[in-house]
Amino acid sequence: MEYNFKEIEEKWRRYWAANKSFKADNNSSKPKYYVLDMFPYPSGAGLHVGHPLGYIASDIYARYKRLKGFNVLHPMGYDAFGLPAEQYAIETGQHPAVTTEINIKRYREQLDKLGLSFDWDREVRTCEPAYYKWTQWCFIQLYNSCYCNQAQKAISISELINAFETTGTEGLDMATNSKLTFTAEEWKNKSEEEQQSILMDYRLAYLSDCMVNWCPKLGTVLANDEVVNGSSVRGGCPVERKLMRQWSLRITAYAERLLKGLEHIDCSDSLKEIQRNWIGRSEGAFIQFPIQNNSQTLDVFTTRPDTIFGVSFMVLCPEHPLIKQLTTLERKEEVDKYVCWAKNRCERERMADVKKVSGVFTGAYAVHPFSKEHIPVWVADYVLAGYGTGAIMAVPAHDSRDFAFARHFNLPIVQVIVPNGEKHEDTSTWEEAKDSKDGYCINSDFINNLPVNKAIPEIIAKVKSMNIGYGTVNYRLRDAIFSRQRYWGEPFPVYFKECIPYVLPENELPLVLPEVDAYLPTELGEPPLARAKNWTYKGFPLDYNTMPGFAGSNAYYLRYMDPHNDQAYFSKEANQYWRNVDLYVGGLEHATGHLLYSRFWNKFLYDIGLACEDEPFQKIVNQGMIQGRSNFVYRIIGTNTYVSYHLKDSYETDAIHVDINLVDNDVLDTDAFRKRHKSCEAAEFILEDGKYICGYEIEKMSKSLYNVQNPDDIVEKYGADTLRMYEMFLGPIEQSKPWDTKGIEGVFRFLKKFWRLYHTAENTFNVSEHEPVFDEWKVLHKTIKKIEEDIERMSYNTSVSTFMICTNELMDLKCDKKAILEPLCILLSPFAPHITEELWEMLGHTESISYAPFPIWEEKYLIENTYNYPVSFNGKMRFVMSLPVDMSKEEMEKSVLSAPEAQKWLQGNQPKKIIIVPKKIVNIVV
RNA sequence: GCCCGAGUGGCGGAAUUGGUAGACGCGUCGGUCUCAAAAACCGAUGAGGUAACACUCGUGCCGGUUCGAUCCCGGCCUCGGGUACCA
Repeated sequence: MEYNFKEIEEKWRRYWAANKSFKADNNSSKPKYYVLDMFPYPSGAGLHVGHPLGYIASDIYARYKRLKGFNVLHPMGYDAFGLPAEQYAIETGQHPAVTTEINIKRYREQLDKLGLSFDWDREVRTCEPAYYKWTQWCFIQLYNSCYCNQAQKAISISELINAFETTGTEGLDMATNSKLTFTAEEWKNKSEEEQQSILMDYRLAYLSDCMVNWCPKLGTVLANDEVVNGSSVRGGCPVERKLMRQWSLRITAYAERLLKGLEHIDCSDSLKEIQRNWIGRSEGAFIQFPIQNNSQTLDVFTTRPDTIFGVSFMVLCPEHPLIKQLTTLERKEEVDKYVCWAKNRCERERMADVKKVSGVFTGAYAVHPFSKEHIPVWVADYVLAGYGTGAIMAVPAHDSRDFAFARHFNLPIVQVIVPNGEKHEDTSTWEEAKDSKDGYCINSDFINNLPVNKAIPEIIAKVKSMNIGYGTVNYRLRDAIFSRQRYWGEPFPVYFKECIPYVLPENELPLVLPEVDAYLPTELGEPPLARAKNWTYKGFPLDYNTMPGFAGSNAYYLRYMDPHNDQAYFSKEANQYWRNVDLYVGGLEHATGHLLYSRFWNKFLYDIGLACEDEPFQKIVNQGMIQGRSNFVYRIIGTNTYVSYHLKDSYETDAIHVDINLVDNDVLDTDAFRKRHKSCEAAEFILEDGKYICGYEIEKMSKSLYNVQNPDDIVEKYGADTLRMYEMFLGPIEQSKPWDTKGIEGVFRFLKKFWRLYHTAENTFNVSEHEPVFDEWKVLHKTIKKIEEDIERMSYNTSVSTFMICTNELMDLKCDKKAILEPLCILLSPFAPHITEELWEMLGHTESISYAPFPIWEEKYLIENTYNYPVSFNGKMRFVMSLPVDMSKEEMEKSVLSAPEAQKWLQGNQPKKIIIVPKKIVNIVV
């Protein structure tokens, strides 16, 4: 029988499904191993060849761990809420649930064809009420919790109320956006409304008026990580700043833990770096500046308190609350005008002219806490409302933005730091600010001559003793805005009583997404849920917003542990057994969104005693992107004539994407091209050598670029085992690479060859019981060792080579011994599960190969008696000499020097030095 | 601009991190089998050089450390990713 991959793969797909071969049990004496893929959003385009890269890699690991005797949890599900289905619903009126269902079905068909060993009984879909019940439940827990900075963990809001009732705000250190202080008495005298509004500023899920990224075209608010360069990540629609009342999650409370936790995660430096930058920790000082003729103070955050004597002006952001109070009468009109202009600029506009300096003087002066000098207070949009205190002390000599501002408005520039190795200079000659982390202070009163690193603590101590400041840490990380003005998401389990929000009792969950007559905002501009009939709880209106796309993915890995539990998110026992994800495979594009949110969500569940591990993922691997290879045709402008690639420069042409299915090896099938589009029926071609050659470019793989390679086609032509091995053979999984099918034949040939190892020339199954010879044992054992090492470090491309080498060597040895071929079959099974199941059955086994024992390599077959030493002269390899491995250095030296080849290079000279590294190299210095 | 990562044959990549550069595969060329083709198998394949050896040069560029550098250090160039007035 020939290698008939179609029959074999179909047979084993059915077998695995019928026998639930990969069902993972929550009770097992085996050690656990949890392998997780980032679950996909089921888009209408289906899977392309890029998706399986990560799925195959993790599947190989999961299958390997099963062979190694682990109880492996390897689940899959769907991130099913999201914008595309809803946009489609708006266009067609089709309910997003229907579209989503169709897409999921297609995804499942495609995934099934790849031989992935998922436990499908644990499938979750974020859009199902039984699932999002727990997303809503978790929201309620967040709402009922606050964060204690002292304990560095979440505590119940009732504990906070307790504290308020006994001691007020005295001695509390909580994560909050409230600056209010009060005594227990004052607390008790507050109205319900006042109390609720204060508590809101402490909750981990809270409602507040905040500047949001508003996307008018999508009709919704977006989180920071959903906006890139002033446009939405999905759809590329423009985004503006807008003040809105929104739910947010207080992820900032966890900033320090999210940062520290990175040390314990096994992942790439780039992933850590991206997260570190996003969290953006900076140490500095909080300092209050008195204001002339005003009882208020101007609060600033600075990372360089040592430069405080160089302050020549203060700057407030346009949103700063003190602007109204501080602005003098004669400056009012101008300031109002500026503030109004600055606030109404959209994000894109602002980012476009970062270089342009703009600002306005308020007429007010702050008082320098040490020199008592009067410092003008300005308003400028280069100071951001969201960071620090929204106000800065400007030190133009040592900050490039302050410098540009000072130059533009002719403000004084005072040097206070002299960089090491430089001298005090006249600042009027400077062309830019002097960055000066290493230097000493001048013009700085009591810190003169101190180096920067000594001056900083000196100033912090001083302001602290004066009670006008303290050392502190600031983060760039913002709280996550959690409301979306969309339909296709989880409804908030929240109702409003006299405008005060209350969460639903837990036994009312899930709050099921209602039907609406259209998926559009109402005429009043309210979100789609406002269209739902009876969208109330006990007569009170329910929240019209829904949760964002990332809500459902925050803890899906925990739900997989116990996916059918309707009493709890997941049981304690299931969580105690599976603990957390051992290996998480997915794209690097989720580094700032999903990975940060889910780590935060998990830490919260850990704090409230639900999850038993602080970090959800032990090891994260980011697979690279598979890029598309687009083809182009060149149409002569204003005609219906297309000119071949190498001739196009003689004409004026437009490059047009052409469907890669019409192109083979960059040669266009012109007939097919004519048939494809009505407008191309009469197309004329200018050929070269009788062919139309297309141009190409490497781009993102996308439907719109006509460069999508579908895995189904490959499976149809070569089978899933070939596709699996080929995708791994392309190179290291973390690396991005363009998809190119040239080379796939080599892998297909290998599998055919592997099949032939177990068959005679006449294609009948043939495996002998004879005892293998030493060379055969040696080939097997060195292969086991190499494959095991490769899998452990996920270097699958080299594993594939190893299998090729092994097969070639066994072919040369004409090996047909069962003692060799049986373990080899197990070894290959994580990579090519179908063919190996078939051979395993032929070898006489009745159980699936998936749980066979991984072979163990033995040292005795790998021992080499001699080593082929490369002999170098002055570091240049000249000849190879075989010497016993146990030979002493002295003897080696003698043998090497007496070798005939050596004479030529010595030319009668005595060697100066001889370096011998056993089992590595011999180097002779002449 | 700032912060990461990467540059190796015609191509994908290997060399498990200081020790024989180019494994394995693709492609190309030549051969066997065949009436022919496909499939399969065998051989060659970094560049220069030679009849063939020999030899010389070669891991983005320049320099350094070392007996020895794709690997370590310093400077530059190119590409990919992150970020964007973060005080």
